[in-house]
Amino acid sequence: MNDLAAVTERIETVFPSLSPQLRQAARYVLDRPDDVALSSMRRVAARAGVHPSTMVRLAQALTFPGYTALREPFRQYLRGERRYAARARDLVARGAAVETAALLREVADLDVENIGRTFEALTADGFAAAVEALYAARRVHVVGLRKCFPVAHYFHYAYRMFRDNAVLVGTRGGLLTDELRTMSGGDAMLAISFSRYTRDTVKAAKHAAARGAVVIAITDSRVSPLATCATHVLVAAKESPSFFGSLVGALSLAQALIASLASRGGDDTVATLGETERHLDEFGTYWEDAPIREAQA
Amino acid sequence: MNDLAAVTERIETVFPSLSPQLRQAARYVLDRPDDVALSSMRRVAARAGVHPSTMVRLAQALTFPGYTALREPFRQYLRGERRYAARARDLVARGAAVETAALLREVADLDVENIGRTFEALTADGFAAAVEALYAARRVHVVGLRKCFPVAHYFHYAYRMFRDNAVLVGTRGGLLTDELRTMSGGDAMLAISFSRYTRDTVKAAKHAAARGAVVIAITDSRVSPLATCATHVLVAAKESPSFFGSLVGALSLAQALIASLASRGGDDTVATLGETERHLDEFGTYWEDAPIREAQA
DNA sequence: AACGACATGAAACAAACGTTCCAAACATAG
DNA sequence: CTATGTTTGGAACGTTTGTTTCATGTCGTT
Repeated sequence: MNDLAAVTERIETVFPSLSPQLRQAARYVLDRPDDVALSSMRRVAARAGVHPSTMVRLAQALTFPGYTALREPFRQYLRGERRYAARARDLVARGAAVETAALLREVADLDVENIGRTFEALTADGFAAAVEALYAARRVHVVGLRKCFPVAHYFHYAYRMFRDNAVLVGTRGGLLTDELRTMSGGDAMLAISFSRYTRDTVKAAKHAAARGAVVIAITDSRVSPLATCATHVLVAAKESPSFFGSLVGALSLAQALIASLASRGGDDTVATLGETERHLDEFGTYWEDAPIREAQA
Repeated sequence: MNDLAAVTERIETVFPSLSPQLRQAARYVLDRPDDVALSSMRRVAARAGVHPSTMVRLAQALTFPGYTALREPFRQYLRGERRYAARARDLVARGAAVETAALLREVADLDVENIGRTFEALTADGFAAAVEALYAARRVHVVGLRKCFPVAHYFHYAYRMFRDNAVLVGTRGGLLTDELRTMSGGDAMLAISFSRYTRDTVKAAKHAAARGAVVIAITDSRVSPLATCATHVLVAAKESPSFFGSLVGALSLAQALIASLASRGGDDTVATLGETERHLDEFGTYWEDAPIREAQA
């Protein structure tokens, strides 16, 4: 409960009981919170027209141990006020599971942050341009190997439910170059790769770019080897407590691409999706619940 | 024209001509601009995994006189950022992209909620028990078909990096029953399936349960056909604006399982991971950065 | 007028800061 | 192999930081 709102409220409460100098300091702090967050105490004091000591005294008057502590909430706020609060907080654990609970909390927090950061780094225009490129492409090649394969597979599978011009590269057991031989100008490639970039993915993307295809990259940095040869770059955050980067950001991006492509397609998409579903039903793909029977106690 | 955009652009331009350490520093700076603005250089350097001097060198490589000068635009950015739009940030869009922006916001919000709900529904004890079951198993069979395949593939791939007793079911082209014939008491199965449950996945899980194996299910409800035959049930939220449920919750769960299993394994895991990495390196799996070249004006 | 209580500013402090310099480690070319 | 030029980390530098200490100033009370 040490957020900015709590601090400003506390200042307002205490204000009447403050000395003139302290009031002047307090007033400035309320007035220019970003200055408090970003400048040194001495500078803030100077701008507030107050002696440095006064700032420390103000902090102590607010029951902070010192000015450094007072400033912290202001910095946290500027950091993005932790827009998305993870809700895995109330994981209660007994005995041996306390470590597990801590890990779970960390995973949840980081993945929430990953999604936040991923979509923050996005511009709607850039994303829309990537969607447009995919939509206009004659064929869409999807490349994602090793740990990025799940993302590639998801995209390909979902895409195939409403359009049939996608190719998932790298699953046929052959060399990538063989599968990419037919690429040309009107095509697009969605390439997915993260740090310790898989060589073949990068090579495939470079090949596609050389062939004149539009390359859309989902990667972890604007300066990744994949980004340098891509037309559209989508950066996904991948923070993780384990040895393996989190794929959640990348997957969420891929899902957004699919959602956007589907809505872009309009009624045709809806019709195709209906057909696909009916088709799967006919082949008995899905589980059917057993007939109703007495529920057991 | 010394704003953040200009600086990041400059970084991207110069990036190829930087040394490995400088690249790592540059990458972090691009990644976490708020951190640059709000933390001290030494802290930023530490978090970037780089020597303090390197940060100064990076600044100089960007033609700044020193790190202090490099940091200034980052601070200015954070000031201006907050003054105008509190939180709408970059997702403001012009013309045609305005719908896209709305969709992106929705996707981001829902996926954040998915993770929150997924981990909220978890008990640390239940999760720890599932981990224990996987850890103790003689062999681990992983089943996930269709849209759930990415999650299954992720788990199998990550698991294989530190243990070798996992089998990814359903990729060999044959019938599932063939692949599951050898299952028995000491085994475990991780089964993943969501509404419109794929018939084969459910059948596989039931088969495993009948054989006396421990079944861990990642599914969307405590009363899904998968849950009814599973020993441990992990429920994932899957809200999504599109026709396709979101896999983010399920994936995050799978990642948590991997993280937990890896830490459970202790030093052995660390050793195996090191070996695996070395092995992959030797085979030239990963992309190696191009040698440093002159940055273009 | 004299006192005590409090507010204020100056000066001094250690700690942390950004920065510089140097030597080892590394790679590259002859 | 040596010679040469980078790249890197360590140690020290002078500054600036937040903080503390103390002397001075101000006010209301008796």
